[in-house]
Amino acid sequence: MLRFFNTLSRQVEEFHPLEEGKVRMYICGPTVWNFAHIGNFRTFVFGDVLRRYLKFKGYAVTHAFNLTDIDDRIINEAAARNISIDEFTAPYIQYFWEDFDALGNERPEVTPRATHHIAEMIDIILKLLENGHAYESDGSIYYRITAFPDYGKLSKINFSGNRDGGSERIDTDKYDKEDARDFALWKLVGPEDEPGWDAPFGRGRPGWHIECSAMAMKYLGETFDLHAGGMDLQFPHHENEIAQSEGATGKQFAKYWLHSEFLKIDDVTMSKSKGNFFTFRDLRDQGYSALAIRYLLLSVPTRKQLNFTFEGLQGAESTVERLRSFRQRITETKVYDFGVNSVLAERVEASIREFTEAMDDDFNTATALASIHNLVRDVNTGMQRYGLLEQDKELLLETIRKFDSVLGIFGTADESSLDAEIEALVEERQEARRNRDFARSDEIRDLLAEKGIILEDTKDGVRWKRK
RNA sequence: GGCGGCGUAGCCAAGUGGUAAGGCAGAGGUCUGCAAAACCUUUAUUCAUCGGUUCGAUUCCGAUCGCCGCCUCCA
Repeated sequence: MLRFFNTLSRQVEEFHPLEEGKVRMYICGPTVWNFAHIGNFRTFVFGDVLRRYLKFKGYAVTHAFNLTDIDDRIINEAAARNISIDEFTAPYIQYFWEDFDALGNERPEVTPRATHHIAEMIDIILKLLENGHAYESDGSIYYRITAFPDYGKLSKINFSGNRDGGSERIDTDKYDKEDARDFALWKLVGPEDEPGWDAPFGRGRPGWHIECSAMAMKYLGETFDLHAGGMDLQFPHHENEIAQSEGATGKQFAKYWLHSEFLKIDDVTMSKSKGNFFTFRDLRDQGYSALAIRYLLLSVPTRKQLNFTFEGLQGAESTVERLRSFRQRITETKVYDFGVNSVLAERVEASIREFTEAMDDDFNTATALASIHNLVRDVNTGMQRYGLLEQDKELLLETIRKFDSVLGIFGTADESSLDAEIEALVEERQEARRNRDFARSDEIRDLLAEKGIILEDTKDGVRWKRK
């Protein structure tokens, strides 16, 4: 039974999708400007595992993941270069998907763009104007928070305790708003301002939050199951999404909310404004592998802050390599007999059970990973002592595939085809070893090492892997 | 000031009212021509500190110290 902490109710709840067997989920993706830092990718990698795990549990998943391309920085830069928003964002979107793919994420089913959904945003704003949840002021449209008593239910912010005092009369000259908490749905722009979009209530640009309401409801329905994202979006972005959507439809927006915690570096939150961030590309340039980065991001449950260290990343590199070696060893180990080892079968079953229980328990990836490590150790021990039977091998490879269909940390299997030149060297080395010419043998091993081939002598013969 | 979170071995950390998962690093060993890989053993009498509740607390309660985040600006 899948249970997780629902940010909305602030308690652990059993997961029951609105429609039997189907899950509709939404995640707020990045602003496609510059590169997302690795902390953002923690949210996206978690979203991918969330989606994969729901599929693992047998649900049909529709996952919408938006790319935000309405942002003052984007608009200003595009205008400065005299190109369209699409032209400006195209390379950034491409970079983003490259990184997203490289980290082993599966593409979401729907990946809408904000600028392509202006009409849907306008529709929502019209509804809100009609039913009194929004008002016009100086040509711009604002959300009327006093008309939505549930405001604050997600972030549980007590506005009366705020520093500036929520009950104080607001300086209307400064805000042009009925209430300081009210936020813009549509910002008036002049005819000379590009870009701007025409709407029944005037030419302007959408506010900061309306896009996600529009796209989520368009692709997932007015009420859907899961909305996830980073903690930094909980307030005000997600709170405002709820206000807009539920204000417009009168129906619940998302049933469950999940928020990923921050990535810290040296015990300080990693963020662009602090300048203490790494992008995925920074880490790749330093020689770290995508698999290790993914492993590191998953090594701590998403509900907890993760303290990023290079020592930890280096450790993840070793760990991932050990897992990959495990799979390769099973693949290449010679099988001596048919049949199945019942002890092993039970051990595997227990491991899958532990894995599932861990993931069911608020997506505890740390414990899920531990169940894999424990299995690896036990199988290594058993294999060394007793070897493998034909069906054991199939069972183990199938089990790895199962785990990896959720986590994606094993990577693709190495192609076991050596090119002819390398193969000849390996054979020559074997010949030298048979003749106890170890000088020549080591010389060849060094030669291959230079080519990035690492040899391991086993009782089944030579095993090799690429560095 | 309001709200929320965290403090567990050298590092990253899971976890529970009944005596501390897992990974990395370290040490010793098995195996090997030597390596590598793998495996085995080992590394916290203790979970920030001080009290309280309890037969028993790291786990619950209170206080203290330290750290992080959000609070109608900045998605």
